Amino acid sequence: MVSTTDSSPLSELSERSLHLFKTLVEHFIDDGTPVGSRTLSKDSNLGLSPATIRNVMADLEDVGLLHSPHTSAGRIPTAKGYRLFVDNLLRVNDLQSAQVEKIAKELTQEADYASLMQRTSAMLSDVTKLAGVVMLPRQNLSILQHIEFVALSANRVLVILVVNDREVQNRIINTSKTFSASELQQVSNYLNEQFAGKDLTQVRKSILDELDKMKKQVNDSMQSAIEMAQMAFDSDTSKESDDILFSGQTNLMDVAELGQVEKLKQLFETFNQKRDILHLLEQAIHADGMQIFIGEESGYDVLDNCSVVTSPYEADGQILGVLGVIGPTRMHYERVIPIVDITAKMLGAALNSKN
Amino acid sequence: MVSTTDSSPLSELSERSLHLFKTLVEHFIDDGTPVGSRTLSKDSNLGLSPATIRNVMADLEDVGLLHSPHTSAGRIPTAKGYRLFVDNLLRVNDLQSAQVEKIAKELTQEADYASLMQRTSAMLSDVTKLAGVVMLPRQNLSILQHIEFVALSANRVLVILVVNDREVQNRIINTSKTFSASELQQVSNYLNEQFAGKDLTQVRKSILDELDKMKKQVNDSMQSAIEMAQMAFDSDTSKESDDILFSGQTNLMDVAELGQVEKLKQLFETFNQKRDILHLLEQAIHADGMQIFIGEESGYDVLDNCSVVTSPYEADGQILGVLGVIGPTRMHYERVIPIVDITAKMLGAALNSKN
DNA sequence: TTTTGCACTCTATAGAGGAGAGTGCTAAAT
DNA sequence: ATTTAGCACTCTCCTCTATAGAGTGCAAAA
Repeated sequence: MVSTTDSSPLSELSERSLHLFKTLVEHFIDDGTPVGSRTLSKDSNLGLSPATIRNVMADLEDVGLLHSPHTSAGRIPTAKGYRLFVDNLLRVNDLQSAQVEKIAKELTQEADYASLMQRTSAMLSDVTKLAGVVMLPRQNLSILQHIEFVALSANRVLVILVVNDREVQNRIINTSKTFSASELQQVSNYLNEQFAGKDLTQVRKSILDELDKMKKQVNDSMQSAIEMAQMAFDSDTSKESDDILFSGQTNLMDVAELGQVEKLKQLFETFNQKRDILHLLEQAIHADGMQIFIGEESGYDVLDNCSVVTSPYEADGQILGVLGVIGPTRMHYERVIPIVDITAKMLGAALNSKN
Repeated sequence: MVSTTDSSPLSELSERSLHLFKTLVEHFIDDGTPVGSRTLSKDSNLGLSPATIRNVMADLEDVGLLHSPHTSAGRIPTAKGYRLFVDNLLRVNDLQSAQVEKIAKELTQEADYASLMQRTSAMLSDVTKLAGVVMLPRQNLSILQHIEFVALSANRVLVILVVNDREVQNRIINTSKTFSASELQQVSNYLNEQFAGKDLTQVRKSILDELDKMKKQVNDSMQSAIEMAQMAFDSDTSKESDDILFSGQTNLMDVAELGQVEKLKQLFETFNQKRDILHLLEQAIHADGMQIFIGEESGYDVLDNCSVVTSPYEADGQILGVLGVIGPTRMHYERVIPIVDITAKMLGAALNSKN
């Protein structure tokens, strides 16, 4: 857990207040209704009367940890309250071995990059009953492993790019000239020899240079081959940020806090557009270790009443992406946090073992 | 439009009744509230008093075309009513050229199979403001065009299969032996020579035969190569039914008829599980031409209050799949139908032009 | 410092009543 | 033989009111 710089509530408040606060938050997370003094009195096992509890609650409200929906309702935690709870009071559950096994089972199956991520996301949502999310960060360093051309029809060529050891990209290009299978083979042989193991941007640059150099020397056929190679590596935008995977959004429909259809719609559209959540996850990737965004903290309206629990995953000592869970602020952090944590670690391990 | 075998309502009912019925359905589709005699009297421009209209409406209810939510509400069409309306009374709109252009623009961009389908689905939902769906039927005839092996690490080989002229499949296999790049090249050369242009199931069978035949003759290296080839073509289940694409589900959240969150959740889960809708679309592919499933007709509970408008798309005279739109029963058929129709045609054309 | 007692506030729920929409039927009008 | 007007009736929806219940805050007692 990250400790906040603002430790005032911790030092200001008595042990007893904090205990009561913790009990209140736990109770609220369990049943979602505002907690009153009477309930808390029973729940806390301190043998204090509701009146005493009321005084404490008033104090907690003063320092901004609690808040009352209206005069005669109980109290619920504020975002600041959740923060304190998560950072300082939360005792995280041990994972049941059944769950660990389930996670392991999903992540240790041999599969290509994309489906592994998809599976991870689905598993997260299934285990937590919330929405799972996995980000594959835009690789600014893309190492070309292999390139291959396949003729589809007269002027159409399928380019297959294997990048970063496991990612496969396809694109179709229209060529000015018709290439024979053996010509295509030649070109790909040449490119593989020349550029395998190099970075894509670098490859692109080299090809441009090459094109200039050769322009006069070589024959037409060779020249159009180089042009084709250029097209093959052109516009890396083809795979435009399809790099967030969601699962289990429908789980959020059960959450009472998000009951209004309008609110839900906004949230779902955010999932589809991916923009806001992408930004959030990009923040998370730069923090080391687990991150928890609580309610308004995230800065995105749509995520009001939502918390996002994330953890980066890494292989070979390098951070590859972020994964996590999106759910109501009132979620079972003590369950969710270790799940996200271990998933990140096991995904990293799964990716490691492949090299 | 398909004509129903049960033509009784058509022959039983007077011209006037049908006109009134049509007006009522149109009115209801427009504003979604049950239509009363008074409203219909004004709307129909027949100069008839509400009382007369009431008599007609009672008749229409008797034959099962209308239905009243309760005693003192107006009337709304039944599924049977929609059926009659769609099959016999509906006059379909001409498409605005702007819309046609928009559709054309999306479908004529050069792209691989998967992203073309994705774009089509997104476009359908955008233009209709409903949910778009495109099915790529499980190809029982998969023609191998090209196969390629790329070594990833010691015992892991990436297999790239180009099938049916434009579809690319990747899978990773674990080999018992470590292959060098040139060995892999040899194997793929051999397989391409031998099997390009053949059907996948056939290829699989041939390889098995080959394996038996060669078992004794060839050296170890060659044998493990064949084993690898076998793995490459094994278990076509890897791409397990990822062959429906949805877009714009959130559009359905606006639909008043589906207002209850519970209902919506079911529907969304159907989208995710794809099963029911897959079945429905499989029916649609065997019908020739446009199909419209109205409300309960579909036989799937989740699609109560929903209609599904589909059309198969074909290229080279062969049906390739089905696409369509899912929305509330009360949808603007006169707009949606031509959109689905032309989209299917243009998608077919786009696929045609690629060969 | 804690508890008791009490007045007060706010919500949620149920019921009553009335307005509005629409029907079906009967009898009159065309 | 249709069509229309008149009318009683039904049902929903909204508003208003009353009430029970939960919970608070404060003052005074323990």
